[in-house]
Amino acid sequence: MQVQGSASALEELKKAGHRMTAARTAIVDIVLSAGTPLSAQDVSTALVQRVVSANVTTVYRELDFLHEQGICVPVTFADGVQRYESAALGHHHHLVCIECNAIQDVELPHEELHAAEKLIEKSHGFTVLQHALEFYGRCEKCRA
Amino acid sequence: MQVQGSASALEELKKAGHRMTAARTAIVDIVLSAGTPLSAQDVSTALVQRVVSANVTTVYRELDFLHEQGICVPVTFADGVQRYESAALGHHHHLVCIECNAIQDVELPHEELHAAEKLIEKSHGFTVLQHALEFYGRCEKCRA
DNA sequence: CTCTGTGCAAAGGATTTGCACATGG
DNA sequence: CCATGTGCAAATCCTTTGCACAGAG
Repeated sequence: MQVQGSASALEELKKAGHRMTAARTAIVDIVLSAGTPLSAQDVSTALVQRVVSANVTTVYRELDFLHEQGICVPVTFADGVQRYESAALGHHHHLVCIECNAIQDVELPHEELHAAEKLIEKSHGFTVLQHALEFYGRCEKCRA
Repeated sequence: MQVQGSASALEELKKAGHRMTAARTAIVDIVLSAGTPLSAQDVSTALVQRVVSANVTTVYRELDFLHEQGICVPVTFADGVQRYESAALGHHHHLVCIECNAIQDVELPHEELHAAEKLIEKSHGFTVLQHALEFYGRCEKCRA
């Protein structure tokens, strides 16, 4: 899988006829280069640091828009807050530290989960479209 | 694993010196006999149907209390809303229908996930304490 | 009678919406 | 110029908190 940078994502948007505003450019870059899922608040904070002014409402709207455009993907952890991460990362899972709240990505072998999905389709008559798998625990720094 | 009914859960609470109020009795019974995770709103609605009056605040407090007491367990899905289910069900996973929002339980063989956790501990130096695995898709009724 | 549990109102945080204005192309 | 984006204020939804009162044991 090729990791898509903010530049090419912006290209796509432009090609699709969407405007290249300061807020959009900055938000795309912030989310795609974050390395961890970001909440609307996180993005707002990052915008301030970059001295880009954008209302929180705009951030929510933009994140939703970027999701529609397939550029980023929403994730929800136990705290119930919506976060977004680059869609270019491809499907993966998360390690959530219950001490410092840091989030790491993990790639697990697909086979087993795929097997589980097959099983579910058969035994429950349930068509699986997606799954979410998060591990909660203590990260390297936080385990004493 | 033995499924604990509301009667024995109430016994435990009583033995631990907690009061047996109408709200508590009803909420414990509602959650433990639900068969699906319930939100505070769900529980409130169920209370109304049983003609038990209890404020939503009380429901939130009671669910939190029951969690502390190890009687029920919180779960969070993509919508970010907190739901609770009987702790007596033991660890399992969920199928969430994106059409009708129905939730089913699934038990998957533990081995693979356990193997994954081992892997994570080694490769990421992350101590796994818990995990959450949800499958999103269409349930038997909702797939055309 | 006393302490735990409850109700009510208000506050808090995340997210959405309506509407008028700004501005990219 | 004009449709897409944006800001601001208000509304909504879920959840928590403070405080005074009620009722279980």
